[in-house]
Amino acid sequence: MWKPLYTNISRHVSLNREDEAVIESLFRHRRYRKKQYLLQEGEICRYESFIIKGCTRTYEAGEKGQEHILQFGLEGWWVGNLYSFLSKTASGYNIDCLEDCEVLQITSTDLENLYARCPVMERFFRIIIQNAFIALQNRILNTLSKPASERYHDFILKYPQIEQRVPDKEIASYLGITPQSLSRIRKNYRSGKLP
Amino acid sequence: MWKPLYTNISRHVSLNREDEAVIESLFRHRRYRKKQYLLQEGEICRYESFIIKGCTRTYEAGEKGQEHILQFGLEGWWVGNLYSFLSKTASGYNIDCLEDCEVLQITSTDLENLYARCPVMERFFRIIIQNAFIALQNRILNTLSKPASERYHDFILKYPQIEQRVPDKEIASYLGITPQSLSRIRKNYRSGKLP
DNA sequence: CGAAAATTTGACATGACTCAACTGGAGTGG
DNA sequence: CCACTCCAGTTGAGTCATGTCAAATTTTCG
Repeated sequence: MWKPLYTNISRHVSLNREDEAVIESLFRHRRYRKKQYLLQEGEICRYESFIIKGCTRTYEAGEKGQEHILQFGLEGWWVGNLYSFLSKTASGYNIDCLEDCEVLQITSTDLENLYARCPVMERFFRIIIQNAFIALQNRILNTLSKPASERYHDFILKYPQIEQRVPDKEIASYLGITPQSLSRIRKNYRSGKLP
Repeated sequence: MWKPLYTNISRHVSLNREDEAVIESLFRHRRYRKKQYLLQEGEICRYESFIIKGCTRTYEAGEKGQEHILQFGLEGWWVGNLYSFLSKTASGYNIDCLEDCEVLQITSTDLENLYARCPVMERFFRIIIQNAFIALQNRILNTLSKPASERYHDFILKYPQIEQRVPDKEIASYLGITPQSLSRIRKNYRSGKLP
């Protein structure tokens, strides 16, 4: 159960046996069913979650039923609403499961605890957030500079696993276009022309 | 000269005299002229810069001369290309000055040094990046869910100082629209209708 | 199997882009 | 100080990408 988390952490910092003991005392294991919320708009985000198994979506719900996907989550990713988690204010968006999920969760109090007892984890989370930040910058530049068709092709190249597992309409939402537009882009693609 | 930096840092963590001494030994002060590059595409980003005075833009140059602005920088902001800085790879974008600037800079080696000698600074940068990350998430949601006119109004509400100091065409580039479109949005706005 | 959801398609509307021309102010040199 | 240039900003006309609405079709799943 702890293996995937340690693998993830060891990519950036080294843990010793005591660190692992602390981690095992502060994270809790939890399962969620497909469609179940990890976090619902209006709630305070109580946990940052590390995905061991399954697939999540983080999205904002518009007035007219539109959903805007901020992020997908797969095995080895961290999900949560950092702002709500840190400031203890109501979350402006939802996180739910596109598949049955298994996660490891930590509360903000325990995370502070973890930083105090394993300073190396402060570094770990700085690096994780740094990488997420860099990825978001690239996503913004993409959105600014490329047409939808190109953003879609970039997406399937970058996240082939996601393209396999989530419905097209979710991907359309992530790209900021309608499912109809995505369908037309795919049609053009299949018929040879890539524009 | 060090005052603005300390003010910025103290918003998140506490510094003692020794920390300040270390900081003063690791950062260097530097001036740049209007239009001068802090970082040019293809170079490795050698410094993270804290702006004491002036205004910068961080942007990617497209093939046909378009420029896509990722970020503005004003007094009290940090600018640099984090990815290039950390990975020591060529930067994909430029940073230059919209006004004469004064900055405090640190190299990546010295930043590692700083983390080692003042562990509290590791926490400080984690928090800074966390906040930047959260701001970017909001920007993405805005881009996905709102038309250009609304993004423009949000922008002038959120960054009135920037709207005062930078030309409209730069703001258009930040919003991902053409200067012509922005001009029309402003025209509608002045004539009473906000659409 | 049958209902619900996802995807596709068509017809039409619209927001934003491109290209081009015009305006007005800032800076420069005679 | 004036004439000139340069560049940001504005405006108009036509085009294109994407959205909207509605319906047909396929897939998923109980």
